[in-house]
Amino acid sequence: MEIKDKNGLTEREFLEQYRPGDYERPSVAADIVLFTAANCEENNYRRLPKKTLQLLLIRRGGHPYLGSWALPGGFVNPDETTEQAARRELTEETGVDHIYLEQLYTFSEPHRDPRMWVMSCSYMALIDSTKVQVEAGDDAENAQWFNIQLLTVKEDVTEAEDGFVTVTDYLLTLQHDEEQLYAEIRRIKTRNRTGTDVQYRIIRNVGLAFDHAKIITVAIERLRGKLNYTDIALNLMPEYFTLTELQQVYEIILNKQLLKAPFRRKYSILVEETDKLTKDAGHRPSRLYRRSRKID
Amino acid sequence: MEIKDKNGLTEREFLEQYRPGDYERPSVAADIVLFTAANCEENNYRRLPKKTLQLLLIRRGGHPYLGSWALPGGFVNPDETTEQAARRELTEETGVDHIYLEQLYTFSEPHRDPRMWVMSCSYMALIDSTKVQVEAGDDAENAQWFNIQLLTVKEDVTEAEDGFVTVTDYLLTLQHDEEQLYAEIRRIKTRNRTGTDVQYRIIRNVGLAFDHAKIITVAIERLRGKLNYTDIALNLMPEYFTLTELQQVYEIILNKQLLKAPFRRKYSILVEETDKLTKDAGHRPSRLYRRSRKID
DNA sequence: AGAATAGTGTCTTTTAGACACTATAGT
DNA sequence: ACTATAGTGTCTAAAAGACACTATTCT
Repeated sequence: MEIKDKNGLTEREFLEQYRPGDYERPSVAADIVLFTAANCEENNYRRLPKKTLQLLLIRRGGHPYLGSWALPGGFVNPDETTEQAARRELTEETGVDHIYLEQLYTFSEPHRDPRMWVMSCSYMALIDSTKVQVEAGDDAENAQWFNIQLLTVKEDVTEAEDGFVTVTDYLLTLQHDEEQLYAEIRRIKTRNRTGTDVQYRIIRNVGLAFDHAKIITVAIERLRGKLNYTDIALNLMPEYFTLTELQQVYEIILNKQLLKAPFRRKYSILVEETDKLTKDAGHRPSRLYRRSRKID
Repeated sequence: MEIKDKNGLTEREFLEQYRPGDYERPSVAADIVLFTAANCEENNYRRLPKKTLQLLLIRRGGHPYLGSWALPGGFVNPDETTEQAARRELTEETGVDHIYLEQLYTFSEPHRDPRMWVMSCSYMALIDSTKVQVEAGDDAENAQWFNIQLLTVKEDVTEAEDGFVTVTDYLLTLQHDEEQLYAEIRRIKTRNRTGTDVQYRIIRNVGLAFDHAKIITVAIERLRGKLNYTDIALNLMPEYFTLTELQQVYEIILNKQLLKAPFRRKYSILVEETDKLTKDAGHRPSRLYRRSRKID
């Protein structure tokens, strides 16, 4: 460590005299796409309640995008990682803590915030809906769970310059009481002999702030992709749950029905049987499972 | 858009009067983990040359980490995305352009750079080795391709607090001519009934700058994971290649031998047959393939 | 001729998909 | 008894793994 640089300084000396230049720096925000899976009410005592996928949004109280809905989040401080910032903001804004959090993507389009240069290091978070009554913050009104759906409304494959371009149009809908938000996001995948490229573009946007419609879309795609080969969905389940409930969660995320027997065969390795059963269900009771402690 | 905030300003008025606060901001760097797959020399005219996985590193010419080797990269400017910055830096430092690039992870440990607060938005890049003679930059000496290997030297699973902790010790070795770098990286995966967490820690580090050993490890893990279910490896191949060469690339990345027949069945859908053949090989010629234009 | 790789056939095992059947608490 | 869900058995089809065999060019 006694190497000297061209100015004859050791590393220690260099660091002591070092002064950061005054070039422009971005603000970096940690934004969180927080999902949960909640039960809809069911009036038939026999029927199982349906599940919905829900997303937490915060109503903006100031410009820009005043009145629109935004992902929870905030700026990162010098003494914390982006992940710590995400957890801190989530606790401040919603009271929830110790939840599943995974870095999603860092968005850095130059004018994604009209005020100034802001990058968003975004996280996907999952929480079990029973842990989430905690909405007694100051902003009870301003933090709300929205039912969320991402539908593919059109998919076009066209031949072009030595390859194919796949254009997928998504319709993102969010709904809470009377509030109805939606956005159209276009995913453009270009594939030719030299490579593959994917871009997202917001085509239409009603009620969502910034580029958050894009971030949410990327999060849902990631969540869908990971269902197949990880146990990520267990982070949406309470401690004890039935395999049918787990299957319902898969179904609302993937937006399609799955067959019972193969589902159980494939995913029962993620869980451990307990000796508990549901009761008062209006039909045959069901065994309760919990996340397995093992598994790779 | 005529909504007014609590100060009676419209969004336009607000943006006109808006002045960013003077809180501290991080510098954001785009760092690139650029891999290629090169042929080793082979003295037996009949034998096929072996492949090695290679990584591009730049020798640091100033403090900190003077003389150590670092990933190519540099700071992001306000008028570009992190991806554009990555491409720009790569072109400046190595002359290569139009290559496969994928965002890897944003590293933000507070003191990862001893000078100041710097986040690294890191990218994984892949290039075919025939496109890479371009090393005629000013720093011909300072940019070098290293043979790279990531070995698992130890894996321990221990039972702990309602779950299991899996500790994996990796040995990362990099070698170019006489230059030999290595690092030990520990991956700690904690799994219990409430979730899963993965952390990386640099245990030992000889010759690599900053936390770059960690970034490289994450990149190799990602590359390995994606081999199975994407065509990402094709980005390491020249325009025409044999299936055996493709298999060799899979093998050096995964660090294990694969069976020929199943490999061909599984991955031949990624490529298109051509009518070209290898020749002068000292043995039966082999059909050349190229990346398919279709495929999802 | 012999070396070295190219390329295919086929058997087994595993996994996924489809569907039907039996089981059971609660009203 | 009937409803609605719980849970299992089994057939088929597809994919993965293992291995052996044949084919071909160059020296």
